[in-house]
Amino acid sequence: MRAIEILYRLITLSLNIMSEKEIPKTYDAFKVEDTIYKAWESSGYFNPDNLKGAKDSFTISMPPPNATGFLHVGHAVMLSVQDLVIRYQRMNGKKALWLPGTDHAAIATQTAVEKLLKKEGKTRHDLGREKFLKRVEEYVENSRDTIRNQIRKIGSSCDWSRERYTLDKGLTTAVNEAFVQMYEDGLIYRGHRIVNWCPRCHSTLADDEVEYKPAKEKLYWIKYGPFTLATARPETKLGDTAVAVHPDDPRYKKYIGKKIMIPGVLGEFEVTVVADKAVDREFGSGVIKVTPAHDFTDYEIARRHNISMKQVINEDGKMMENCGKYHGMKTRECREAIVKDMQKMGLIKKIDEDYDHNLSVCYRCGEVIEPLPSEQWFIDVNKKLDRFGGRTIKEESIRVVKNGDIKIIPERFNKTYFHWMENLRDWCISRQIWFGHRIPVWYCKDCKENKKYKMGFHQDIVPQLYSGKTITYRLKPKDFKADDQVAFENSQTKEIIGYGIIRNIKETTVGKLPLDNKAHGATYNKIEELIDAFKKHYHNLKVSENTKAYVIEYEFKQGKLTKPIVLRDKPVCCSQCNCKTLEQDPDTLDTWFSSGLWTFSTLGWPEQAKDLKTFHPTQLMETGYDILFFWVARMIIMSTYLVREVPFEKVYLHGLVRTKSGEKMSKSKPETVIDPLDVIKEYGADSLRLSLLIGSTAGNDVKLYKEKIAGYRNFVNKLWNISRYVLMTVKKPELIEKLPKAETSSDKWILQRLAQVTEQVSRDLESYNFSNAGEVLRDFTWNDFADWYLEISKVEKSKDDILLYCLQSLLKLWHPFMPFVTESIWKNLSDDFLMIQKWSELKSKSDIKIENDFEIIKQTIIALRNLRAEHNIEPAKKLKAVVIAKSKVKLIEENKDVVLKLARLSDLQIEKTSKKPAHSASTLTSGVEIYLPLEGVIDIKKEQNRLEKEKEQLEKYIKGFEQKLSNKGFVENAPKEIVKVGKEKLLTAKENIKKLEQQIKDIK
RNA sequence: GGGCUUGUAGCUCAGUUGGUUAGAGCGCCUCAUUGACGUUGAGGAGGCCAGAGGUUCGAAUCCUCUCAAGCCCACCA
Repeated sequence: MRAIEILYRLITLSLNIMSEKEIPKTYDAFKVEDTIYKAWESSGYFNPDNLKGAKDSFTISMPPPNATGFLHVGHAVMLSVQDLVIRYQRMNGKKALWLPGTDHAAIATQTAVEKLLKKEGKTRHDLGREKFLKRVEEYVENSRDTIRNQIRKIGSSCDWSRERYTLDKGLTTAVNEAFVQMYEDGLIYRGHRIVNWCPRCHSTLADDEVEYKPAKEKLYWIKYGPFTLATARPETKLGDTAVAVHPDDPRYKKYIGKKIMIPGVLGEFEVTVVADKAVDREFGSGVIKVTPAHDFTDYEIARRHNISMKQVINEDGKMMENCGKYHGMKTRECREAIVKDMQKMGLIKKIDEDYDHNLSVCYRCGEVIEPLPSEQWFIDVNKKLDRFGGRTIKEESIRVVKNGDIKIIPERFNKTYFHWMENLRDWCISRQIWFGHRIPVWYCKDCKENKKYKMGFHQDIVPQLYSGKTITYRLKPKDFKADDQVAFENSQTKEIIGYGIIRNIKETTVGKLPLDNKAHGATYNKIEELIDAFKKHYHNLKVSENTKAYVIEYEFKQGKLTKPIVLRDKPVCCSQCNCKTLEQDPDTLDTWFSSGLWTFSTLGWPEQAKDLKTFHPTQLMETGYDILFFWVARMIIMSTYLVREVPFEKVYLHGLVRTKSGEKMSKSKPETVIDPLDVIKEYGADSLRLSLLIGSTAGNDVKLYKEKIAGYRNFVNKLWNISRYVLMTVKKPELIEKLPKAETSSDKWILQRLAQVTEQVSRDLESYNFSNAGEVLRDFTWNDFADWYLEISKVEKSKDDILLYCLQSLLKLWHPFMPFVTESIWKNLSDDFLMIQKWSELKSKSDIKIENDFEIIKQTIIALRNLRAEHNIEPAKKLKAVVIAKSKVKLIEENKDVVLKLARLSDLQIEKTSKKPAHSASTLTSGVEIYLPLEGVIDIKKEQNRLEKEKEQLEKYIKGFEQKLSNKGFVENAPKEIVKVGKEKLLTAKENIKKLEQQIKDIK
């Protein structure tokens, strides 16, 4: 670490020395970026604990990339935006924490390792669970550094000392704790239900992990007892247990409730005819066959009518033993075979080819999903919870967004979010893969063998969870707030007599009785009632009057209250039979279950860690809109439930990165993919960041292509050269503490503009308008500062302080956008890091005169340049010009040298009143008349035409205004200011047209 | 089927709560250039703001409809 710093100082030093002689003409990002990053990292300033004087915290949880992944442009966007925000907040005096990490990405990683094994001719089952997991861990460990270093490449100023991994110990504890709390609250349950099953991944999938693909399928019309009905999946006929019709359909009323024998390929079977509104009378024949085990709608129908289910497809996607001769066939094969057999029996009436159908496929591997019944763990999204005052997790998640605790940017995604939440079904959280967080539940072997299923929908095994043991931590009074969980301790015996939830500190404390595993909580509205309940519950415990006083005393007089956390241990024996033959549930949890805890599990939850208090809730969640549901919604569910806090205050959703023609970049089309690392190598990280930040707005896709990146590379180089010029021109490169004094019109103007731009940029960054901030800054840097002020500084000279002041301000303002080049220039001004400099709070004065004055000079110069260009006068030729300046004589005189130089004049004659030189090209600007006497040189005809054209335009303009001003409605209704300005403009325009007319006359 | 977004210069996009003659960058054209920068400078051309209707004194901006491009959700056998 030290060595790096020394190396860095050396480079800095050499840069400093160079600045006195020569700074390279071109900025070479490749040469400096890694060194600068190492210096930042070893400075310790990525860690907010080292930011002295910082007060409020500002936290961003980095969405964890897959531990085995590679950096792609999607990451590049997220890292650029987040780094921009965190750097701005750090400079703005916040205790800025950007917490990095990686995700174990259960299915994706396991699949990757299985592919490797396949090359060796093995499956995971050959290795066994333990060995396989070891193999996966090795694989992860080997590739995790790749993504870590790639994150660094882009300049991410995240706190690596706090880096987390979803499978590390603390996070696993958090997952277990979350599971147990949810189970105890009745929020997590186990059920034998129909789920989305991927036969290739050999696992369940959540509803939103299923994708739909349009496909042309065959639709079979089959004879079904007295009915004819259509199906796309005739093989499921083997699992039919009912037939459903619409309750009001007169055609089938007589069958409702009857049991009917249906002829089939394996002989007759019995179905019940039920009436259900889910049936569409208009579609097909208005009759559907019901296969509860292999179709979601059918499952619901069966449940409503208490119909049993018959599973015929197994977890390999093959027909089961109960399918007779079809046993062992894949569903597709079976479909063909069964159709043939049915045709032979005359059961097929007709077949529609090209039936438009949506195939449900696995979002990971693309395999067709088989819905099938399975014993799985679910989160009950409709369970009313005491914690939420009777609301469900769904309702609570909607509430925190509705009431503004969480703000989604852009706002339109609220609608999508609400819609998704409102329609959320129970979330299946168990996965049949090995890699991931194993479900913290044990079953007793003995009890399991005696398990009994009721109706196929319930089961009655009692799972053994991690059992709880309460330990306590001391709390400081300021840490105590409403909704905290607290333990009540007898002040004399020091014994914990219970814990509860504080609802309102000041007056009434509502507590919830606890408890131990068995007792269920109740809610009390007064502290006295709570104490009484304690007394009742703990028969043997003497609750002294002290205890009561103690709690109340705490609120006002700093008593001693403690807050419990529960450490979980594996259960030792079965709670039913006391035997010790326990085995853990073989399944693992959905990746999104642990990701849902990310904002707080990474900060130490479930312990009452200091970081959790300091940095949670986080301020910003920045991620792509494509994972609003997968992830963002789940974090909101988990955090509101487990921590009773929103996980973040704002959600900024960025768009997808597309190619220039708007195509999605996809691995399957390598030519569309831009590799951020290649870009960094060729153009530098700063250029990449700018191309992703400027021109992209929240929720909208951003197009990335070489020309764009090259454009920003040019800009980075421009800034480098601006700095190079300033550093080489000034007597001594140094930081300027105080706002320098402005002498000339241009000085006043540039400082005024700088202040305006600073304000605008701060405003934009605060309100997440990053693109606009960048654009405003670029315009100022390139146009105002480089093209005007620097050029003027060559004429007016001795502007060291202002040049340096502007430069240092620019570097600060640009730093969050392009940290590398700004930091490397900064080294010429100071030994401190730019990264931790204080953000500029320059305020602009509302002084219109400053702007107007300089505007006149600017316009005069531009007008002279135009005259030259229009008459094809070569730029090298120095000209004499006459300016009739009226009231602005003094101003023009003061800036005479500037005008001479920038307009390439040999002489400028400044007159107060009209005394037009003959044979001149002329123009008007800002109340100043400009003449370029060019006897014999200018083309009279051309000049005449030009003036006529100008006149025409002006006439049109005046006409428009006159119309407007003669309109009664406008004069009466428009704001006075608008009317007043309009009148003034009309007047000047009229004056100008008179002058034009005169000029046209004169020129003849 | 439901919902959302987008449509402004050849291309990529700005355009705040409606208010002068609609802006920028790139590209194009003309010219310049050894003194910070050719990864540059000066100037120019180029737009019925997708279309139609409406509200208004006034619409790129608000409302309705139409057309086009795209996205998300749901899903019926």
